[in-house]
Amino acid sequence: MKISEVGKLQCSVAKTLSVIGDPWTLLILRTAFLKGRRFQDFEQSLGLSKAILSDRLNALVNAAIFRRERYQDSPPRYEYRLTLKGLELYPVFVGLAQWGDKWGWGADESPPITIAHAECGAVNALTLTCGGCGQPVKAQDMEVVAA
Amino acid sequence: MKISEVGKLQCSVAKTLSVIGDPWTLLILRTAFLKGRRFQDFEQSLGLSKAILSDRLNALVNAAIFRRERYQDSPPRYEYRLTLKGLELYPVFVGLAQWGDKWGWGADESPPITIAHAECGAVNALTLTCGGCGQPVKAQDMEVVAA
DNA sequence: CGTGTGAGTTTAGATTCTGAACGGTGGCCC
DNA sequence: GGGCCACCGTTCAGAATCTAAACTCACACG
Repeated sequence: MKISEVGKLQCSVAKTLSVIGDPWTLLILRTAFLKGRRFQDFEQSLGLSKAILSDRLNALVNAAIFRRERYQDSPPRYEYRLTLKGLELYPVFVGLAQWGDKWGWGADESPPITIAHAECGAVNALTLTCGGCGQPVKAQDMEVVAA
Repeated sequence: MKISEVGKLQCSVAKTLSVIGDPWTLLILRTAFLKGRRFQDFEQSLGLSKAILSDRLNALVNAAIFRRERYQDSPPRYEYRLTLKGLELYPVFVGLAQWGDKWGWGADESPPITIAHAECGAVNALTLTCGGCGQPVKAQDMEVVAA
């Protein structure tokens, strides 16, 4: 099977990855969550080639994860803004960021960024919890059930 | 910049993706969270080529996300088991799965799998919440702060 | 007119993926 | 013993993709 065909698998994770599974795509979304919006924002913060960036941005617009918003008329220029569908990928990024915070840095380095809850001010405090009982959850606590 | 060099970026998300950002790698981990352990489990559930599978499994062992565990002596055969470091990627998969549950299926289809909290039995109920105030959190509620 | 900005497109060479074939070790069964 | 199968890979050549650099286009500014 080709990587471009994984969307055919009967699996929600595979469906998601068929849309955003490309590494550059994931990094572009990261920049979007850090308020990047313009072609240049993505290009400079990631250092990827313009050809790939252009291709991935178009794909994300087609997938309705970004919408183009005009910010200048001549020449026409657009910003790439996350739609609701895009914003709902946020938990994925929190997951990637937290794992990187913990495992990705050497002893002499540390993450340059922190995320805070606007409402209560808590910093780097997001956890995956069970909506049923309110307890924090780990992989070992969960069971897979056929639907 | 080449995709293989994104680990140099000063960003936790990029650090994570430099280890597990490849789409097949992510899918292999998905299978691992669904209790897949052997070469064949991965090959059959994903349909990827043996060459890629072999390469990615080795990379994941080198990254200490999988450990090899011998289950047979002649010929020697190993299972690939998630380490603690690997298990801690669980929130990423929950994020991918939930987004796919919501956005990845047509009107005539639905996800074949459900996850349940062993302790309380709640089904598909995981949420990202703020450890400070206990409230569920969305992208719009969070602020990025330089460390 | 010359230079600069922002957002791409094109191109050609390097890299990676893919599918199919092959290999190695051993078990099972007649 | 001989034949077949299981499992876990490796090798290879052709196809697809990525990368960096050059180029384009539309306009603004001085």
